[in-house]
Amino acid sequence: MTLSEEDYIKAIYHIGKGENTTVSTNSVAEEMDTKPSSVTDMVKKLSEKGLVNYKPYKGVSLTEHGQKTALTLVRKHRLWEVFLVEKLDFSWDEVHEVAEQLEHIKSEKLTDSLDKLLGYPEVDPHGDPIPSKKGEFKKAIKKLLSEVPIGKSGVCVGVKDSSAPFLKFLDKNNIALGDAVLVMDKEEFDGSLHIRIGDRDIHISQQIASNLYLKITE
Amino acid sequence: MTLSEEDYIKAIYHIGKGENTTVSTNSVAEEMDTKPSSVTDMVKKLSEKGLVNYKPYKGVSLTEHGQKTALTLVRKHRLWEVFLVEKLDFSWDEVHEVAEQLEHIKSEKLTDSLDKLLGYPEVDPHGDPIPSKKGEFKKAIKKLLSEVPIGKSGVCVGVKDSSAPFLKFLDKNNIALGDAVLVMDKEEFDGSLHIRIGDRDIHISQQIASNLYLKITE
DNA sequence: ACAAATTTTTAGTTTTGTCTAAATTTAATT
DNA sequence: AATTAAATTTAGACAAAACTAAAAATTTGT
Repeated sequence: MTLSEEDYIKAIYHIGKGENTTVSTNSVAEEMDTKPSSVTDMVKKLSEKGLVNYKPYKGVSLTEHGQKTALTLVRKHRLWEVFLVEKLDFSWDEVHEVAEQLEHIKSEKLTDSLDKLLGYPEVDPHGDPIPSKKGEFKKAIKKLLSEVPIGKSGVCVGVKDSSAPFLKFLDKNNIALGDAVLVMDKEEFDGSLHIRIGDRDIHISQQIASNLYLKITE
Repeated sequence: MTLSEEDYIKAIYHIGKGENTTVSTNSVAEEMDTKPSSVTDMVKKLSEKGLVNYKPYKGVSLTEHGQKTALTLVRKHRLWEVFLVEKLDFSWDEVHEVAEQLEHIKSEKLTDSLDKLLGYPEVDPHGDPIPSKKGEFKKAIKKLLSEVPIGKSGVCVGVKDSSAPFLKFLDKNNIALGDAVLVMDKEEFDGSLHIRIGDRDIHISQQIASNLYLKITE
């Protein structure tokens, strides 16, 4: 597999979780499924291009330019995800792979027109915020369902575990992004929950609840 | 520049003008702005993969598999062009470069959903036909406007006379490449035409009509 | 049909991204 | 502080795609 500069930038951004932190070459290698020595080589090149700051043995961070590049990629990725779900009837667990390809298309006009077509969405189908053209972010206040106190409610906006089995479980149990959730009760000894979702009451294990993100509404 | 297998397939297809002809390595090199020796190398590889037929010194042609690949690329390219014009307000002459990138996105579901979203269009914004999912399509027919029968429509794709006065005339009368034209009526004695272009009806002299090329769409 | 011109391929080199294995630097432990 | 362990880089090699220049096959012109 041959990886692009953009793939490296993205990995560095994601490991730093959007903060402008310094990350290790090892962690980048692991994230990208490649070898640390390959990362070192590429990082040198990116450094020469002014996209990252790099001091041998001291890790990598994105320059301002690099951050802009990363945010543009995130913006494009999430806009395409919205497009696929809203306009092409993809389900929210099918979009990632395709968006991964589409995010590399180079055309500012395309991105901006897409944004307009979609009505300037603020979040993607997974509940993650979409950076504006200028790269501004509204940070969503997200909590794991397992950490939401009894009586509080919110909107299901994302998952921590995005593996196919977990996504399938949610689908089977009719739990989807955008669903309103009310935490009704909690079993102290096993952490399982009683929740109201849509018009039905269901029981959720601690394991499930700790992989579902809610945006608290009340 | 590093070219993909798909780029080679596409070039071979285009040089053969859609017919399954044998083309020279030299012509492929010229089309792709690369060197004949590079073409030889790649063509060998494509041959091993069963995408082209290749005999040294005898030229290349697409296998059935290669043709399918080429048609899928054409289909995707033209569907994306329609999308860009219809949904994102791109103009006629801005779409090619972006579609050139989008055509490489791999997802059958994406292509088919896009087709559906666009209402299963039969031609792209340049009046070129869009292959069906099975790879079937009618060949584009280019005719002088003066030779288009009453009732037929097409897309304005070129001029025979490219003199300044003629181009000025077109501009003044708001006739541009990419415009859809419907031939409504024809005066027998002077060959002048009544046409519908965009949302207006206009009268065109025989002289003008015999210098404008249309690609027949229906 | 034969020599000249053209086309196409082959051989050898370059570039780019990757890998393995060895060397080096940094971090951890006692 | 010295030794060991872990992380990171360097050095050397490989694979893929491309290029240059030389060799070989084909085509053309007489």
